[in-house]
Amino acid sequence: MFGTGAFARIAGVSVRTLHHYDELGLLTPARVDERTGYRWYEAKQLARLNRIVALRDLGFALHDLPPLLDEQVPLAELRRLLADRRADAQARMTTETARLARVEARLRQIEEENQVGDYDIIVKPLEALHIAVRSATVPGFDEQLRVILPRLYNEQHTQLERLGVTPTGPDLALYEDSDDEAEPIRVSAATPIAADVSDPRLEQRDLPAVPRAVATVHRGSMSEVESALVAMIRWADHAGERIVGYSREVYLECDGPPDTWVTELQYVLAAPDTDFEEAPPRGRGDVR
Amino acid sequence: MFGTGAFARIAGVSVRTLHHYDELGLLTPARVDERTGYRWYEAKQLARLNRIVALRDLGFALHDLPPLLDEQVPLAELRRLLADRRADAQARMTTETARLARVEARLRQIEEENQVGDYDIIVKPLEALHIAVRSATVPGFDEQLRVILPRLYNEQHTQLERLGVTPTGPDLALYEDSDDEAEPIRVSAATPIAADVSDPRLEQRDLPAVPRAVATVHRGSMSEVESALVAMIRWADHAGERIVGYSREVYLECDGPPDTWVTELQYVLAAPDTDFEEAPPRGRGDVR
DNA sequence: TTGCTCCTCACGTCACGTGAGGTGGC
DNA sequence: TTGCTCCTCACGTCACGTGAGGTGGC
Repeated sequence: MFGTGAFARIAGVSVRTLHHYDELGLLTPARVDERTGYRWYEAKQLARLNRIVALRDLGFALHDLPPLLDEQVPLAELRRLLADRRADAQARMTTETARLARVEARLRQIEEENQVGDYDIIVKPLEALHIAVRSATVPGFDEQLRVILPRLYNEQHTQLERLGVTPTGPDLALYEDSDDEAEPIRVSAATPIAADVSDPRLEQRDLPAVPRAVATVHRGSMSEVESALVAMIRWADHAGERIVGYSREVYLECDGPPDTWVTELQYVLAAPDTDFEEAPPRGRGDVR
Repeated sequence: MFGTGAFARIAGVSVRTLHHYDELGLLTPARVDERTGYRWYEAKQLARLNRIVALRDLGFALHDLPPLLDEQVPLAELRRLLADRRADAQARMTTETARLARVEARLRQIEEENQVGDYDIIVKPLEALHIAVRSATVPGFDEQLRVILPRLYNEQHTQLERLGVTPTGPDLALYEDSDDEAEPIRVSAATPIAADVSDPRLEQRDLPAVPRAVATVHRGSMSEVESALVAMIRWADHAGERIVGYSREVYLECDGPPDTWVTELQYVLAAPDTDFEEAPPRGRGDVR
């Protein structure tokens, strides 16, 4: 028989852990002194304690252990349970890998530029949107664009008002450009609206939800947006992320003078690297 | 100005998260309606919220954020803080990598043998021990060993009693064998004693602490210990662990008939693989 | 009597999720 | 008046760590 301290030391767990497992009914001492409450463990109980510790270290929650300890769980079910643990571990690996890449991206950026970037770049999902659009084609990201875009929004808002349609969120611009610099850029002035407006005079589109996008907030005139875009592209490069979709600008604040404007810039990202995943991906609930 | 719901949706966080950051003073709404308590956020506050989210996603605790948000933290200190985040992320990667390997080892074992192993194998640290020893050399792990060992323990206990030295823990056996099967095995009967016994008639040794060892509990006669040892070696192979040290047997219970005996078997393990660690390892406090 | 081991509460951890119960403006 | 959005508590999470305050056997 071992006292609590001796048994804990042998097993490599804390006394508090033994108390906890006793409370949960996972490991009841072989004998408890009625008068003093002292717990006494038999040597063979170390086998059960080791089993608890082993399963815990595989990622099982303590409240899932009783059947695994007490019943003869069929092999097929055990296989399923282990596969779940594996999926969880892989999901955590994905999270940590991404986090590590982002930390190292920041460190590298400090080393290369010897300063802290002006932009905080985050990864987030984008909601699906139903939008009214007006598009145009421009040769490049230049002054011409900054003339055309306001005109498109003016026309858009006038028409929406005429049709009695209320926007459901801030305006945004969509840019679809190819990698070929000679190709022109297609720009769309978009206004989110409720999904049930069926009017042939209004060009509409469904933007699908995007599970992962890079985003940053730009403050000030759109003519100075370049540095924010460069920061995002460089960040993606450093963090091992790949930009795959067109970009968006969301006009969060554009009522006052241009230096008070607030815009969110977004690029769609490719799915993260998960090269250690041997099993097919499983449902993970939500993206956060 | 955005209401709580709209601001949360734009930022990709929950309303509860905004409340929480307000409580912590991390992000105070630009305006709070005195009468209703309604929170109103300005577009430019999204920049601060994004910064909070970005830092949180790097692994910072929320209570560490205020200086990073409000003060101009010197570049050198920021570098240190980021290096700490990196070390944490790497430590979690190490943990998860090991966990994943263990889960996959179990799954592979089920697939290969189509049954659940009899032994629960765990990884744990071993404490440093000061021991009294009596050694012998035997040609192999055979019957001869099981005759010699009890004799060594008998002599040991008799002498300890004569010297008035009390054991501080259960007896253990140490096996030092080379990879060459032709070489004989050195076996030592050891009894843990307090460190301050200085008597030339008693051969003593200090066993250093071992950060990581595999261990399993064997129940029954030592003549059937083979299968437990095989299970441990196979497990190490599957889990990507490498056995580097000699083995130990700890006699937790050996008073009654042999089939009631309880022994813990231990092998010393090599340090874990951490191939993603670019930086030198940092102090991690404890091993658990 | 002094150490040593053990005991039982009971709060704290971390960043929110999740109701419960209620109010203000269209 | 009915929806919708928003509010404030306040408990729950997970596996223990960490005192506080006290007792039993050598």
